[in-house]
Amino acid sequence: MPKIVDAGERRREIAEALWRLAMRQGLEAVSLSAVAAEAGVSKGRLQHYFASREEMLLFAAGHAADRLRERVRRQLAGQAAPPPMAAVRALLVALLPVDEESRTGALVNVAFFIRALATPALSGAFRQGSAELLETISRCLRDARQAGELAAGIAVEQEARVLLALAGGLSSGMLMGDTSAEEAAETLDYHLARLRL
Amino acid sequence: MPKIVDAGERRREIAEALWRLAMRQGLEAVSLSAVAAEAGVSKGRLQHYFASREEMLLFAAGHAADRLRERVRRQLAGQAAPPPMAAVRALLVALLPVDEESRTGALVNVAFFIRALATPALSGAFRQGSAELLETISRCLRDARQAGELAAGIAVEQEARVLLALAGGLSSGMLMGDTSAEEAAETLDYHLARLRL
DNA sequence: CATTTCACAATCCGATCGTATTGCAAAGGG
DNA sequence: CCCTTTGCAATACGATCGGATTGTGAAATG
Repeated sequence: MPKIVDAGERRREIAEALWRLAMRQGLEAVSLSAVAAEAGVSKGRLQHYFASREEMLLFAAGHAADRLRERVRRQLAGQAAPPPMAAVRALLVALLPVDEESRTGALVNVAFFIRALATPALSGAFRQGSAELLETISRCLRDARQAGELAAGIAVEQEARVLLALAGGLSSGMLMGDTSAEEAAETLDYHLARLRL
Repeated sequence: MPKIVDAGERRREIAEALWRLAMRQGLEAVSLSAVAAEAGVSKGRLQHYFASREEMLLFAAGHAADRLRERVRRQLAGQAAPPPMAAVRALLVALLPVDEESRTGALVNVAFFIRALATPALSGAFRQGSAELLETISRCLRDARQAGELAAGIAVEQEARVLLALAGGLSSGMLMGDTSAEEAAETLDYHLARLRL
């Protein structure tokens, strides 16, 4: 048998080149030749690892979702036994484009958003992702309630929706450049402070 | 002199056909021929009214922004002398994709978002739009404060940011289909209730 | 050492893209 | 009535697209 390469790794390399292109110029600019050039490989290689452009885009979106999940998990596992509201904050901050990696993730997310609206396979993944996030936020809020850190008027389910939407909206503002990371954190902390007793 | 037509009206017709295409298939699918077919006119007519595809896209984005501004204005002018917090609610609801027109607006907005990140002319318009909205929300909140409808812990500027981000996040959820109009209204009202005394 | 199989690279193909060019019908003003 | 100007339609053009096809070097098996 011939050369053995890690196909998953190669696909991921290609997907990340695709991200960089999508970030800079949008998904419209993601052609086979452009991705190949960005990755520094031949067009033939892309065709070897992906049956079509569509499959390549799908894989790139899935890979981005995996990375986001991993980032959230890392952020939550960061502190050993944090006060519950600190966990809520950490979780929400993980959703904001604060560094290079999360900015890439957020941009790729937005780039695929519209496409997802017309692509069942993608929209399912998006919906599942946000459902997972909503559940995680709810869980953290319930912990906070048990720890007595939550004000009386807070409804966990509703507040989780508010927080998820808030993080999404702040992300958009940050990507567009009309909100700095500091302002976003300030706004987030202002809101979180009002959840406490 | 020959036939006289309302050039602005023709451009708007074309822009709205472009929206319909962008909603269904994203901006990638917006080619001259596709827009011409959607509008039921010849490709030559598009070229007559727009110097390039780029200019056509720019005009379509601007036209969408105009419509949003007008919708917000209508919504605010709706009631003669509403209680200030009702004005805040009306304003935020105007940002949500609750009917066909606002859904179109929201979708077009998202479609142009990524493109705006790499297009100075567009990103300027986006930034100005959100600054205007932020100012309008702040003004409403100040009215509410003067009317004594606002709880003590509310900081007008910060809360305006929260509300704008919240509306943006809820819009995304509604577009993706994981939030119904009723759920979004519920979440919004839940949050607004916590702003009152 | 021959052979098979994988991992590409290179080239080709028809379709479609945005744009430029050309032609022409219709509608006032001279 | 002619002439100019506008509002398009039609077509031509080179570039680029996604995808198919073909060619080749390297490695493991027999």
